[in-house]
Amino acid sequence: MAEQAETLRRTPLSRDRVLRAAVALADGAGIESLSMRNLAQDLGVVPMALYKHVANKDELLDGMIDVVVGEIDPPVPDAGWKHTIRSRILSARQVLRRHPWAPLAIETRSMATPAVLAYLDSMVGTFRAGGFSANLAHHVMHAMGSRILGFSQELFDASRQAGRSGATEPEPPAALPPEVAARFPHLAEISTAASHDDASVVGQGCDDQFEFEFALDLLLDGIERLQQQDWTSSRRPR
Amino acid sequence: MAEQAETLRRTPLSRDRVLRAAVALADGAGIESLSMRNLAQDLGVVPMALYKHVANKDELLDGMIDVVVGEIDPPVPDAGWKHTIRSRILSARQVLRRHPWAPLAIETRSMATPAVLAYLDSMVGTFRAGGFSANLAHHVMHAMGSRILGFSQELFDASRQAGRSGATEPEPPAALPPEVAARFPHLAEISTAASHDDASVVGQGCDDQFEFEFALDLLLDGIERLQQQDWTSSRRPR
DNA sequence: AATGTAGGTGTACGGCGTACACCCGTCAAG
DNA sequence: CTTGACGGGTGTACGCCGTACACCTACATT
Repeated sequence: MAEQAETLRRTPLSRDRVLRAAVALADGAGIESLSMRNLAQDLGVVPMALYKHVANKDELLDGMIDVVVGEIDPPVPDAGWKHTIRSRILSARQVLRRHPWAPLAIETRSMATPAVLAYLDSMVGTFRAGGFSANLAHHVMHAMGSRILGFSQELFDASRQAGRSGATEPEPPAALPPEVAARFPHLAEISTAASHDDASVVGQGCDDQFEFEFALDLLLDGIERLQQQDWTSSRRPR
Repeated sequence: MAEQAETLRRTPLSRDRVLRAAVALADGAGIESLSMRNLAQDLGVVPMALYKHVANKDELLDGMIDVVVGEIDPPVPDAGWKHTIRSRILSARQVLRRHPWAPLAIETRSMATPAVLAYLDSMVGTFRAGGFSANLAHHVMHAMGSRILGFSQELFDASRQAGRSGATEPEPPAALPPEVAARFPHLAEISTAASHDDASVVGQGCDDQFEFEFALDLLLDGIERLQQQDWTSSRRPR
């Protein structure tokens, strides 16, 4: 085994290898175990060696985000803006499902990385090509917020939990414990109200994918309506 | 001044005093300078003293969130669901503007605190009282996501930045630097496309409040439409 | 006066990010 | 063939963090 480590160590480090190892570590063990020391150990190297390839931990995280964003599918050609946007966002969502730490990391970064900017730019391009005014496209991008990257934080979110402590089991939905249900009757009520009728879902845990698409389509439909009536913020009511 | 510290120290610590001091520290110096040690110093006390009032730092953060959530206005009585929800959310937004670290803290917590649950429960109650089915209310809550608490992370967000390093100046919008604008033409285009016509805003930085309300109303209008047509997920297209 | 207890103290440990000096292999110029 | 620069891995050390654990002290209760 020492030999194996030896062999691995001979492959020289590189920024790319560091970033990939960091993503793998975060995927496998959770973002909270991503320390420079752990990462170095995974690479069979001493912690300070990493600093020859990334300036510091912040830059490491930026690089990891770029790796993830790079996995999002390119836009489908020759389709209407609505379909293009929708399927790209759903692709982004698939990517983030493979890297559950990423939403939190993206939110935490203060400024967008170049890869994120490129992605956003291309999304705006799709809207513009679909006939959106620059003004409407601006507001629409704001309205989409993080959803345009395939996630939206949920407040009572299990996937976020997963993002933290590594790839443990999906876990039974863990419906709210009875004493909580008693104190918050409305929450209790709606928590069981999403049995998507077809009882394909085992527990009464709700279908994340459905909820995501529900919200996404709510927005896209509203946006379509605005665009069809040439909405612009300079004509806003008040 | 030693005397002053002395006097302050005589006022005995309490969970409440600890939480308030923590909120004040985060407000004033940014969430990243909220350490048990700094907080203890502010209170004129030794770090370990805090642990007699909060179990650990996570519980401290939970308590801080509860303080913030407690500042949100109660629901306005005798109004339609739409107005009630809308104004409550805008109130939450005002609160969060006073505590720019809070969104990040809330997102970071793994499970909702009792105060957050109570708030959510009351929001669901408003929908139900407005004639929403439990099913629709469920999906609607998901669709609102963090927006129901008055924030939505923006990806290219300045307020989030502010949340980190304390209450520095609002800063001129820092429109994207030219070399960035060149690489991302669509972003450059829309970044200047939100001059809300009335040139009350100095720079071409966009009006956060407007963008928030734009997205909020987009959702609320879509939701209203669904409710009027008795939408339910068991009848969904596919 | 004796005793329990709530709450502030002091010391210490292990982990973190990373500054800084070092050292060693490769390779170009003399 | 020597030499010297330099890219990249190493070792040590510093200052921060959260917090376990033993202690001590002042007051309330009996």
